[in-house]
Parts: sequence; C-alpha cells; structure tokens
Amino acid sequence: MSGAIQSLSRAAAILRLLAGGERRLGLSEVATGLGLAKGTAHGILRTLQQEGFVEQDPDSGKYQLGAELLRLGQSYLDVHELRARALVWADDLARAAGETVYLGVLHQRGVLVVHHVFRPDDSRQVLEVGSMQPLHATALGKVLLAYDPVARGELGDGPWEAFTPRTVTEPAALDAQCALVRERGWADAVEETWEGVASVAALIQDRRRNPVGAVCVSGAVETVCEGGAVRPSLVASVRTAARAISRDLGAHRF
Amino acid sequence: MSGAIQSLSRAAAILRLLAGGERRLGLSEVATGLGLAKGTAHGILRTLQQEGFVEQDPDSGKYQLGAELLRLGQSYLDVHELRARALVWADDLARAAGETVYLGVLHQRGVLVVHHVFRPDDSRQVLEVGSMQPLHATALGKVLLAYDPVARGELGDGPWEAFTPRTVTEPAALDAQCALVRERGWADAVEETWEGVASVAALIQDRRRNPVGAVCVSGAVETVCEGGAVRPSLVASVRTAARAISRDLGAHRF
DNA sequence: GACCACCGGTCGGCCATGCCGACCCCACCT
DNA sequence: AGGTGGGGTCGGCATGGCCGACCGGTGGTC
Repeated sequence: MSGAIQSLSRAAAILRLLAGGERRLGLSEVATGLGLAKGTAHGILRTLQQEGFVEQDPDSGKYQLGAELLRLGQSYLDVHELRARALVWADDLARAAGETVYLGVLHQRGVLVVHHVFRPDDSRQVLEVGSMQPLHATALGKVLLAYDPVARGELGDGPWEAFTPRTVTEPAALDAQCALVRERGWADAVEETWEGVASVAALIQDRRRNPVGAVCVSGAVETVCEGGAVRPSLVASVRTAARAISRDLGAHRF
Repeated sequence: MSGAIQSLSRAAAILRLLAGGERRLGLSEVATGLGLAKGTAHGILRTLQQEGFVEQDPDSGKYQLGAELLRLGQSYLDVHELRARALVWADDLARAAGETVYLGVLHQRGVLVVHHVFRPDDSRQVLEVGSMQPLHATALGKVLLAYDPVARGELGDGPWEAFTPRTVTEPAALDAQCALVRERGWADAVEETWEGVASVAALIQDRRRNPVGAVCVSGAVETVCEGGAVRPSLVASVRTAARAISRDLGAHRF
C-alpha cells in the first residue's frame, strides 16, 4: 500500500469537510480547515466544481457538495450486490415482523445503512439510506464488530460515547457482548442508541463465510421486547432472513 | 475558468466510468477505457480506494464504486436547501393529488431527482432519488428547459431518443412546447417517457427569480388525465405547491 | 501439464504538474 | 476613506505524479 496521490487525498478531505459542516463553507475556511494554501484549495475546488462534485453559491461564493455525488451514490446502490439480493428478503422481513428493517455494511468506523424498509404502517418516516450508525451502540454494529476483528481493532479502547444510560461504553463490556453475539448468532441493542428503541440483528456472509453486512429489525421497546428481552420470534425471523440472504449471495457466484 | 487539476479530472472520469458500466471493471479496462497508462490508472484507483470512493473485489481484483459516495450523496441531500424547504410541501401535494411527487433539479444534461414522495397507497414502489430523467421527455425536464436557455442550448438540436411514440424528438416541436410552458406556467408530459404515465410540473424559483428546480406530479394516465388533457385541479395543485416552495426559498435568505 | 496470454500490481527516472505565497479586486464595515 | 476580509489570479520553483518496462500469479488452451 504505497503512497496516495496528494491532490486526490486533499480533494477527498475537502469533500468530507463540506459533508461534515452543516452549512456552506468559504474558500478560506476550507483552506485553513485543512492547512492548505488558498491557491491550492481553490484549484481543487475549481476542478471539483467542474466535475459536479461541488457547487458554489453564486451570491456568497461559498461551496457545498454537488449533485454528481448523489448520482454516483445512487449508482453505488445499483451495483451493490448484497443490497440487490437482500431487497426482497428485507421486504418480507419487515412485513413479517411489522417493524422497520435496516441493512448495514461496515464503513470506516461505523455502520453504513444501504437499505431501509419502512415499518409497515402509515406513519411518517424518513429514509435513512446513506446515513451512519455507531458500531458500539447498535445491533447492526455489534454483529459486525463480533465477526470482524479488524473493525474491532480500529475502534480502539473507548470509552465510547454514551447515547443513553444503557449504551455500552467500556471495552470489556463490549467484548463480552461480542462474545455472546458469536455464541448466540445474533445481537440485540435495547435502548442503547435511542430511548425507547430496541433492535435485533444477524450476520450476512458471502460464499466464503466472510462477513459482508448485517440485517436488523428495529422498533419500539414495547413491541420488540417481551418481559425485558427481545421476542424470540423476532430473533428467529431476523436470523432466517440473514441466512436466506447469505445463501442467495453464495449461489449466483458459480 | 482556467485549467483543472489533471489527476482529479481523471479520477472523476474513472468514477463516472465505474458508475456507467453495470458490472465491475478491471484495472486494464479502466486504463484503456480512458486512454491512460496502467500505472497511472492504478495510482488513482489506489487512492480512491483508500478514501473509500472505490472498492475492490478481493477475488477478481476488479473495481466498483465505494460506500463513501453513498454517504456523501446523503450529505448532499442534507445540505440541499431547495429540498429541505420543499419536503413538507411535496408531502402535502402527494396527499392532495393522490399521486407520486418528484422534485428535480437540472444536472448535466438531465433532471436529477432530489426528492420523491410515494403515491399514497400501499403499492410497492422504489425510491428514485438520485436517478436521472431525460430533459426532453418529462414534465420536469420541459419546465427546466423552458426557463433555462443555457440548458436548452446544451441539449443541442436532436433528434432525441424516442421512449414512446409520443416522445418529442424534434427541436422545433420541443421549442414550441417550451414556449407554451412559459405562456401557461406549467408543463405536462402524457405518455412521453413511459406508456401509461402522465405528469404535470411547475417551476421553482429562488428569491431572484432564477429557476432552481421543478415539482411534478406523476401517475397513471387514467387518473391524471380527463378527456385527453391533464385534470385542471392537478395543475392548480402543482402550481400552488411550486409557488409555495419558491416563496419559502425567498424568505429565509435575509 | 507445459505453455502462453493476460491479469493486477510495482518501481524508478524524468519532467510536466500542481503547489505555494504574493498579489488583485471587490464588498462590507468602521 | 480607509481598513479588513472575502474570493480569485498568477508565475516561478521543485515536487509530485505520470509513464512504460517489468514482476508474479492465474486461468485458459492445446
């Protein structure tokens, strides 16, 4: 893994910077934010703009992300094999469970949601495809951590952010949970990310048993849990769906 | 508009190439596809991979788009001012019309869908945010063309692709339609893109009356049309929504 | 099973390329 | 009017990235 192309890495850093700040950023802000000379930052921004990755507000001259990113992100989903195979299973799972279903993959130090099926009722819900969830505080994340030592290593020793009083923030506790996940074959997270929300997740593997993602059912504690624990029928549904997707992934390869 | 950074433009071309081909591409395919030396293409791909914009299949060594693009695409939507202000209006419009609602902006030579509200029934629908629609064959596109001479110029002289027998493929006919759009203040497209589908669109402007996007209601001909023409009540709804969004955009600026 | 063609990947030298910092112009505020 | 900060430009310097020759592995073919 030898050197990277400087200007490209810098361009990526600029895009991430623009994605991070909620508002638009000016040229000087970008330059100082990354420790670049103004001229350098401008050259990169100009090129990114020509390519459609960045847009500039004509009034203020400030920069924000561009539409091409949305288009390419959509293309990513189109090509994504795991997602394509999981679509129908996720749908069935949501209907059977009567709850929201997420499909997540490991990305950087979090879980990237690549598919999201709304809870099958008529309530207003926002699509969360493309958003990130924390590894240590969600069922999806704990499944991926349990089966991916590299990801666990990269997460470090914490303590991690506590979103609720029940969030696991210490390495010893998290590793114990991961061991339990491996033993049982599924993970849960009851009010560890949001108050009142509980979820169950199971691993998806490719043909060579490599972990490639996870499915998860998520909903209100009152409907997902029963007597303090996750309803066994839900666990069964999630694990069945995960196995079905894994099998599906293995098949079409030969 | 002086020179662009070579390596960045090339990286963008590679991403677009990967987005275009449905399947994964090998290093050599990328290199020859863009007329680059293998070493050069490899350097760019390596960097893109480190940044998460490209992923490599461990087995075949072939490349595909990476997850970071999805995340950034989502961030684009988060920041997008037009979309944020239009969310609630689009929702209302879909409920009132009982049909699908799209919100589109001009991007390259097409319409990029930045928001999509499902038709309010329980049918299975796929989210089309991030996908592109042709300018000459959709209501959204014709609105944007009618009010943006630059876009019209870039589209050239056709003849354009005919998706159905009713698609407008000749410049004279299209320009006449655009004139009509400007005169009436709205555009329609009845079975010009897909058989059996009709839509109505109206322009969204910012505070300085610049065209920034368009809203559109789309549905089956049988429900959208009445006696061969689009139902007037639908036209009114769409135009009202467009005006509301435009007003909303003008407000919060000062 | 030996060959071959082609794959992805590496390396080092040469030189074009992109980086930098000083500079410009404009808008806004003092 | 002057000052301060914004975005944007420019040209010289040297560094960073391009190229083409070169590896090692793999899958197909005869």
